[in-house]
Amino acid sequence: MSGLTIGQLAVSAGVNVETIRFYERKGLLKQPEREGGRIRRYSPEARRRLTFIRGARDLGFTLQEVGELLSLRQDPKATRSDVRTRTMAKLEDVDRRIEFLEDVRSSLKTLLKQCDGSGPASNCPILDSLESQ
Amino acid sequence: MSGLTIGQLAVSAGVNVETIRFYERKGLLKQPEREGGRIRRYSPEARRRLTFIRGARDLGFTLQEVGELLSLRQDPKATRSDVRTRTMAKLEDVDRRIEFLEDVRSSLKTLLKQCDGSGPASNCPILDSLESQ
DNA sequence: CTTGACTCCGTACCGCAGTACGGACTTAGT
DNA sequence: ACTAAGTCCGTACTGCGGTACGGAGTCAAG
Repeated sequence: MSGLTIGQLAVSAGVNVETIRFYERKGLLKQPEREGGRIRRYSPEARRRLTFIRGARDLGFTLQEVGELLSLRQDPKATRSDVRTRTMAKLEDVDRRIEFLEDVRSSLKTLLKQCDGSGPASNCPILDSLESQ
Repeated sequence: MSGLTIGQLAVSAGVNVETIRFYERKGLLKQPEREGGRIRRYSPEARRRLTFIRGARDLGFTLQEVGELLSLRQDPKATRSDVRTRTMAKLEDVDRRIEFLEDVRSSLKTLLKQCDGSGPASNCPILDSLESQ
């Protein structure tokens, strides 16, 4: 009788019901209490946990990594330095991805400079330069 | 007797044999001539085509988009402006992705600033702020 | 005459993060 | 009494870009 149903939790967190069940299967969300042994009922803590998962995921952590962060949160021996380490690793990861995309961007810009856009696609400088690496 | 075998082409382009067969199934590479109706033999043109695919893919074009670029290359009615349009769209796409990652980066940096790394993970400001969105 | 390297083919599998489906059940409202 | 909405569960499917597997055939060298 108390706590959110899966549908209510889904609306309140802005995710699909299926996604919640999926996170449960993955072990990211704990098995909730069940009303009459059947209907999942979620505590405020479960809601915070789901918010956490989405927040971390939005920051580019994989679900695997989210699981590790959740473990840190539970583990009394874990330190803030452990959390920092993981956050910094993710930051470096994001930096590498940005760097890569910036290389791609500059290549695309170079290609665009080589072509004024007039004439047939045959012998188009963009297509031609893709062909000869 | 003439032309590269699939293995030779794979080495020369730095891809797996399986990848070449995969591209053929996807319609990105044409069915090559076959020696004795059996063994694939690749022309220099096929090699250029494969180089093109890898080059475009490295620039962030999906295989679907690569297929469209290849069609443009063949189509006598296609114009360089068509190619430019697609290239610019991809550039914008890359720009959006960079922008998104930069937002993520700044969020991660903000988190790191909030935590000096000392103390237990419980009540860690990083974990706590992920929890309360 | 066997071994190894290469090729052929279809099919299955991988990681990632979900989404969809379908049949069964309960509960509330009309 | 009936219907609709919500929930349950397991399983399958999605998109992306490949990678792996296994059995069969062919060819050259030792």
